[in-house]
Amino acid sequence: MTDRDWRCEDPEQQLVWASATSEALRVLEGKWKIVIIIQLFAAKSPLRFSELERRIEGVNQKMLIQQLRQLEKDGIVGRMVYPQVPPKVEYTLTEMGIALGPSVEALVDWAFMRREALGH
Amino acid sequence: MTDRDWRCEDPEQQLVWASATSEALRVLEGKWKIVIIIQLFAAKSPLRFSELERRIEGVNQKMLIQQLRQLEKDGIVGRMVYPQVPPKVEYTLTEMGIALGPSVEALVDWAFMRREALGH
DNA sequence: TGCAATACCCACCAGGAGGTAAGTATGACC
DNA sequence: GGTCATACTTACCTCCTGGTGGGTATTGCA
Repeated sequence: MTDRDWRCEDPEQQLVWASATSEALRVLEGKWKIVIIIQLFAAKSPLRFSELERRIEGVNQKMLIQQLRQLEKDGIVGRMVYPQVPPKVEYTLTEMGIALGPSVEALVDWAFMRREALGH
Repeated sequence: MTDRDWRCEDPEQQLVWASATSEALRVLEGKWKIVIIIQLFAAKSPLRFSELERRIEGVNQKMLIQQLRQLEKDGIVGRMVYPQVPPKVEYTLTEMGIALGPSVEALVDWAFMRREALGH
């Protein structure tokens, strides 16, 4: 679970780590996914569809839904439907989504450092 | 530089982190990039083009070059050309590439956990 | 009657990512 | 003269991602 494994010399193991990781990264690919994830982390509570739409500048509905559906399928976010009119749907991070915390944190740090290095 | 920032409540800050991070993630997107990065980490030394090609199962030359060029452009890998015949080119992680270590580690951990959760 | 609010779905399109197969340049070696 | 190795480049093709602009269902309210 630490770097003792993934930096090892065994080429077989490297392939295993590399393929698992690229497979996992593919779950995060998509123009709006990390934005959604970060918003859900920051909110610390479920967010409604329209709330996400409002918070994420530049998404349209189709894109937001598409990305949410993929995140849901991949087990990152959960969907809670309230049978009301007008409809109400809430999105949350699942356990697996919350487990992304360290990765997101490291990526945020790196992104920050990168911005600095490239000159604001 | 820690989670005290990116999980804050300030919506302005959230947008800054989210956009910086999605921008940074876009640098890692591409079917072979993390695989390349992990191989370079694991090798602990520069790798020649043909060596990368040999280690990464399934890439073809065009894809490998394309991804290496993009990683180079984004400042993740460095390229060292030796004026020989037959040609010799070595690829290394730059400082910014090495700085990806914690992110890669966290992602590897998550990918591992995910595999377990999905039933290997 | 008709409009507002919410959370979607559908048809369609452009551009780019990914992939295959072939070609290029150079000098050494046989 | 022909082949080999290395690190590419090029032409061409397919499929997916992202995006636009509409439509749908339900009920309350004026």
